[in-house]
Amino acid sequence: MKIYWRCTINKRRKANDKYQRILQAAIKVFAEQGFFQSTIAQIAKEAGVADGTIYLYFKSKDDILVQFFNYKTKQVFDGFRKEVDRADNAVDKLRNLIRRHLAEFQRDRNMAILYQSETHQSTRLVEKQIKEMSNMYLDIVAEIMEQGQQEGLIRRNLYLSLVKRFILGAVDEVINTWIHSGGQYDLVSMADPLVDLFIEGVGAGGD
Amino acid sequence: MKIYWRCTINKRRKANDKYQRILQAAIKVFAEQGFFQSTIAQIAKEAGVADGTIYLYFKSKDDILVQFFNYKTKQVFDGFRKEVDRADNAVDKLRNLIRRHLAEFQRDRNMAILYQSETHQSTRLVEKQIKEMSNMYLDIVAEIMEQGQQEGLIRRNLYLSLVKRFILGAVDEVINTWIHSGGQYDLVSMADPLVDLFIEGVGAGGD
Amino acid sequence: MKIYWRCTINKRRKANDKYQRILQAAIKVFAEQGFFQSTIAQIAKEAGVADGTIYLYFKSKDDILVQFFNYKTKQVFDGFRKEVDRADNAVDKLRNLIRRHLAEFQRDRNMAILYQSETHQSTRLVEKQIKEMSNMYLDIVAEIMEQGQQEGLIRRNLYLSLVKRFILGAVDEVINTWIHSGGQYDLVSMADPLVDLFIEGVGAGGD
Amino acid sequence: MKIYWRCTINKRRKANDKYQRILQAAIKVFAEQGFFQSTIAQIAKEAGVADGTIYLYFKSKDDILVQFFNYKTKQVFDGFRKEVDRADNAVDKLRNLIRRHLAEFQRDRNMAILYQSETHQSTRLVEKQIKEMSNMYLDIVAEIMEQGQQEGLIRRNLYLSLVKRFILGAVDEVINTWIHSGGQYDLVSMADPLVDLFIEGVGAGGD
DNA sequence: CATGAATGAGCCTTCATTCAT
DNA sequence: AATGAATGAAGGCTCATTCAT
Repeated sequence: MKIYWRCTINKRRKANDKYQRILQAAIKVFAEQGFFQSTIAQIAKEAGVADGTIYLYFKSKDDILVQFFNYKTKQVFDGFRKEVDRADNAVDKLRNLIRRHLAEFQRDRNMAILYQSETHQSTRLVEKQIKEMSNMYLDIVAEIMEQGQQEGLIRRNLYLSLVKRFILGAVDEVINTWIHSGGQYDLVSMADPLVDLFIEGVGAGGD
Repeated sequence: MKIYWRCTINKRRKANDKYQRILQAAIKVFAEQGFFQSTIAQIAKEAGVADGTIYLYFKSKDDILVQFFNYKTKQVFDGFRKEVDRADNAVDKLRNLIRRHLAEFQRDRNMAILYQSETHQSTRLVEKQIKEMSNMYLDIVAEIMEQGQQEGLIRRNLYLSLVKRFILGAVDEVINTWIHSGGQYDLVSMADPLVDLFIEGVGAGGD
Repeated sequence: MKIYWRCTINKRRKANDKYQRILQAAIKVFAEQGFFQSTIAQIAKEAGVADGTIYLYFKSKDDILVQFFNYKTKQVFDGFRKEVDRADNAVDKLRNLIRRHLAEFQRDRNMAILYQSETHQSTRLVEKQIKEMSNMYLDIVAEIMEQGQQEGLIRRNLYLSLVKRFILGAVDEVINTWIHSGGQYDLVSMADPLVDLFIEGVGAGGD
Repeated sequence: MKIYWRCTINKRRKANDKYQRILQAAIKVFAEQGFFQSTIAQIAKEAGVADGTIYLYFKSKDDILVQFFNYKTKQVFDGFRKEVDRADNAVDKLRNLIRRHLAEFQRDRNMAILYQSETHQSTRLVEKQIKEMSNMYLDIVAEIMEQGQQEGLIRRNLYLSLVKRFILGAVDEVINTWIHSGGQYDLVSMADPLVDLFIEGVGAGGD
């Protein structure tokens, strides 16, 4: 029994290992070459498995991308809310959100690359997932803004659905720039200046 | 002579027509299906020419994309500066830039789609072109900001290279959202609220 | 009338010119690149005419080769017999044949190249022509040999149909070597040593 | 272990089988249709495999030809020297060389056809290989001639570099004739008469 | 579970040939 | 007669996916 149990666990762990290895390998290859220019053979080689093995864990090449956004990226976005909840006022919440956002994307550069690619494609293989995550993010920002308005920290005459995208877009672009710079500087350090820009704007009015 | 001249002109016009037709068709197909999922056959069909005809005007499938960014998109970006020069103070210049940006992308939705895709890809077939246009845009914004600082319209304690991307990113995201919404609302109307956000921020400080 | 006549002549001369120009151009391109790797476009460019013009003078790409062997090469081979007839005894006739053979192939290296290629191809586009010329050559050699036997210059116990090919093959190979050497030395100077080998062999018996 | 070993061996044998089958099929198709007129589809059909399978064993269509000349034809030429070494005097060596040459080319008619084609092409895909084999052959003949001169069997006043080609050319032409006759008679039986011609020449001098 | 050889549909590209001007 | 733009059939090659081992 014990042996059997150990064996099962090992198999599961091993199986899980292989699943993770393939997923990580795929993400790496996708990030480096782009999804359509990546081949199953490359992924298999990177993961150290046979081509056919990939089809034991994923339905198709497309499915790898789907799984990635379903589990990995989703998890990251789920973490955002928790981080937001750890702050009290709207401004701190926004700061926490953006810090976490930049931190997570900095931590997994391949994810960052893939996310940026897929988000801006016209025909998305992961339409639904992207939309879901994107909406979750926008909802969080909207909530923060609304809370901020009640707190008197955020002005009231705002076109909220524009503000949401304004913030997401700015953060995205900062990430995008970081990616194309080769990821050499500290992305998280951009958080505070960014939040400052969001809150104060570039105008001289508040000085 | 006159006949010969007319003939030459007609031929050129015709050749130019076909070049434009293929280019437009390609852009449409690329925008709809994505570059890698588009086939030469689809483009040819859309343009109403034979497959081989495409290779009389373009070296390869890749070349179509390159030509598009070299001539069409470049032209659009070149127009930005002229629009900026038509305004005096920094805020109006920014407003003009963003209005024109949104207007042009609204006018040619396929260009907008392609631009968004290619800008956010990790491996860009048009790396150089994108970078050039992007830099031109960022430079314009930077100039506007600096002018604004001298005019007293823009506050001085700014991390300029962040501000540039903050603005571009926000505009991009607004366009991106418009694209994925199906392009049903008026994109240009976003310009003024956007500029307001850039200048004033979302904070209640200035009220 | 006069004008018309001149015009016709000019046209014919001009037409003939163009025919010849295309033919020469084709032979050059074929010789340089090989028949199947040559394109009509290359030939047209080399001849200084439009692609379509070629089809006013030749039915097809294949036809160019056929015409070449029908008229140009045939003419060369027809000249062989005349040269042979200018000698009396068999050995001199053989010498004349080989000299002329080498001289003609040296004079038109492209023809030499094409002839060597087509002669040794399994599927010949010019099967009939090659066979005809080849047979004419072999017949001449056979006649010379028979005459030589009657003259007592050639020994009688010979397998004639082998001897014919033995001689043709040796000459061909000498030409082939000359071609691949870049045609830098004098091919005709090989004639006398060759005839000597044919007559005397390499054996020490006759010394 | 044993099973694994057997399995490996079987796999290798199978893989080797397929490699050989494709190579043979290709050679056959090339011989029948000529290299440039042969298609991968034809070769695949002849070999009984899918088109794509060919690319598991060969880099490209060209590569098939290269491999053929690198391994198959080379092996044949390597065998020549051994055969030569089995004879003592120069004449017997020459006889052995030519017998073996004719025998090998008779045994693999497709190789014979391909070799003749490629040897006489102006632009050779297998330039290097052909030259190497050709030179080896010529060197052997030269050695034999020199040995013969020392033995007193071959006369001394010879233009050796011409003699080499004279012999190779004659043999080649005999093979070429055999090929175009449909390969219906015994090629090897030509060896003795040929050697006789080389040694004695056609002249009546020795009688 | 794992393998990787085999498959074959599909794509980009070339180029001989045609035909309107 | 001459042009050369246009055609579209055909071929080399790739690669996602399958399946026998």
